[in-house]
Amino acid sequence: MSLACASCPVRDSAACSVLTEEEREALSAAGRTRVLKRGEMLFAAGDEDAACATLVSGALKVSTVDADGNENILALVHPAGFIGELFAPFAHHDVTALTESTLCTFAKVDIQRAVDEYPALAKALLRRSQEDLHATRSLLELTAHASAETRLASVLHDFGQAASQSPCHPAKHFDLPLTRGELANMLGLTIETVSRKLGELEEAGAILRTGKRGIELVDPAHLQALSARKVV
Amino acid sequence: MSLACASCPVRDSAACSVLTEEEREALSAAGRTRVLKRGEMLFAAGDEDAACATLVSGALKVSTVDADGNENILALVHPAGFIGELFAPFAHHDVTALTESTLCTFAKVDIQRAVDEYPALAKALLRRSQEDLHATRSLLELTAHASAETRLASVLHDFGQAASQSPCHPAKHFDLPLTRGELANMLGLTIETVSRKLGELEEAGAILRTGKRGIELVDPAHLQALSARKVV
DNA sequence: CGCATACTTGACGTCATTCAAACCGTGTGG
DNA sequence: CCACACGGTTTGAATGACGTCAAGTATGCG
Repeated sequence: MSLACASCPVRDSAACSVLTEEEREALSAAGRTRVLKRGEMLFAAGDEDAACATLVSGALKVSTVDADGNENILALVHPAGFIGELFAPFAHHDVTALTESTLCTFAKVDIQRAVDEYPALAKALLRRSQEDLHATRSLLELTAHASAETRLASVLHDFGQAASQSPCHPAKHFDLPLTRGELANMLGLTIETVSRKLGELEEAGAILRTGKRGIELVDPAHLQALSARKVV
Repeated sequence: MSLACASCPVRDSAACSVLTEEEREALSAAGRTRVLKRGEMLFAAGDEDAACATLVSGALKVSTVDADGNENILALVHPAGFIGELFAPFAHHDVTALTESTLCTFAKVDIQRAVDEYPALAKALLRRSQEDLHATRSLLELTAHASAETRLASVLHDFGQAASQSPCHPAKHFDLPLTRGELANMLGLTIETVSRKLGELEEAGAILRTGKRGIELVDPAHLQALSARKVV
């Protein structure tokens, strides 16, 4: 299946948006769109021919499994995000779909060639990489020094922002893309702690849980206040 | 003071190593070397005109201070490392010298121009950025899921590697570039816990503390075994 | 010599984990 | 249609690892 850049929802925000029409067309000839169902992997740690990809819709997680077989979620990927370690001989992490996701995939060599051929693409990928770095450091700051309650409040606030169209106000209602277990894992907590703290946040009137995954932000300001609070 | 690329100790490993002699010379004309003493900052979070730099020798820390004034160390920078957020209008983090450090600094605009002019530089910076991302994710994995003992063992092991010339064997003896407080902060622990766990590692015969900062790796295999161990 | 700064050590408290059991929505088969 | 099993989730009680508070010990500098 060939790529349909013309109707691509992230055509103006993905890395390839910096290319000219012609360049984009040439690149798209090398790629193919792919749909992953929840739980399907784009590639696994250790894969030598790990693909590169731009996420068009859905959500992915980046994770490792440690020596004892425990998963370890390191990052989430949102639409327009780019996945791919261009300079590593093999993938360091697993990349898995959290929800049904459509991607625009490329063989690593094709992206490497494109980076050499289109300097603007290299610059765009550099920008994305620095944004990823910043996001990872924010999560690091959270897990290293914040209380369980703060970690949850912060992540809920972020999800609200991500689910919203407008950058200023978070969406009032959204579905968590993660199970409790995944949420706990990503924040360095346990399922039980996540469940309890969500209960407390609901108790306090900050949020409302609807069904398993639904979250309503009743008092975003309260969440934001908690996010800002350090661990005592 | 102008740059002395010819005798630069990281001339073959820093980002600028991908440039031709001529290009490098042109770039060096825009930069200047700078020496920071321990505690001096290259720039602070919020600075609009934050410099970019390649670290020539010494060590830096990347940190934030949260709403309550607590420092939060997010990363270390080793020689040949590159510092600079090319696409952010202002710096997100503080960058401070841990030891006396010499850097090769550039105005942000000059690096931006160089990135546009020399595609190889953009590619080199992309590579460094992805390496930084990987390092940050490793630290995230550590702080999110590992016990205090494992965090310390892992970081000691890493410091041993960094202090060594050969990539296969760690240095047997080195000085910590961080105070106990900085070490604790970076690992999401307290000074007391770090001190205690170091004591236990010494007790167990894995390391030997000499003076305040000196560390001798008596049993690197023991450290490595601990590093691999998950939090139960 | 004396103060400052960093580090170590101990006693105690707390927050998150662990272990265990119950709950709930969903799909399956009788 | 109901019984039942199963994955994800919630809730409770007890444990434990790390944090907090508070002394006490180097090490270095004026």
